[in-house]
Amino acid sequence: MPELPEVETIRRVLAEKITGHRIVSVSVHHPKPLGKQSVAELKAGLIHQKIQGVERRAKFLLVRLETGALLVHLGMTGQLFARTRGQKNPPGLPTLPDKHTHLVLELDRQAIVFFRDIRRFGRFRWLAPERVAPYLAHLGPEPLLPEFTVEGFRKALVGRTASIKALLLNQKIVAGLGNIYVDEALFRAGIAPQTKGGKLTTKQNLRLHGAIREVLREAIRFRGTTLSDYFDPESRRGGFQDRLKVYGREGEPCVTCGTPISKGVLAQRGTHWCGKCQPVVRK
DNA sequence: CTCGGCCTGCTC
DNA sequence: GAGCAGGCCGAG
Repeated sequence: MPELPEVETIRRVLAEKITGHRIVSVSVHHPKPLGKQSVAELKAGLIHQKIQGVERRAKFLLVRLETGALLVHLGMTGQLFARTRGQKNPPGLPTLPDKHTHLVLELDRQAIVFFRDIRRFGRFRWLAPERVAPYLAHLGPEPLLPEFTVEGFRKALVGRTASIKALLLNQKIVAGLGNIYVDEALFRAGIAPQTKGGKLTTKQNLRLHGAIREVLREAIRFRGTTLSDYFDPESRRGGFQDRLKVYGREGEPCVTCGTPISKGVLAQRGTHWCGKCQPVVRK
């Protein structure tokens, strides 16, 4: 569910609310998100630790501790909520903790953090200091940092026969895009999602690089996209859903040319595009 | 590189 | 009951 803009929004809100607090108690209600880590190891890593800050790498969140970090990935339906003890539950949202709440962190000064994940595709675990970098080493460049260059992007696509849609979902090529923002970036760049990665022209490559950065920046500015499950740690919805140009707009007129938006399946994911603004070119 | 699997809940 | 959903991983 959450892609880079949503995770970045969560990071900002969470950092503001929990930095400087100390973890007082840890309770795990479902061990699946821990993977191979034991509940005991998680608890030992977190307990009594003071939170130094919250960072993001691709769609991962890193809650930095005095020693090591709590790593969180939200998968499709993961949510993080920061509340104060006794805080009234926002209307329309479940009372926490509910049956989908898998981790509860009680902090000092009455703060509480809940990790909730209906489908349980998400994960959380404690990482020792020396394991943080290796854990994230498989990820490609951060699209909003200077390390994401046009030249590097071009090289990553050379000779690739998979569709550009599949390649943009690959976190090793560029880190942080998901199904929504891939479709939106390809629309903005005027490139059909079916295009083979290695077939992009120099010009398309440049446009796509720019479009990726632009759509992500804009989506962060609007605090992400809420289709159904996404809420920030203060239970607020995002605002970018009203600005999507192709995602979820099958059959509706293209904002540029009026042609009905197409939908198909590519890289096993629902894919949306404008057949006229994103012509399939072969070269 | 592509596919199936992991999960639950919602909409046909 | 089937199909679909914002992600990722491992198998072949």
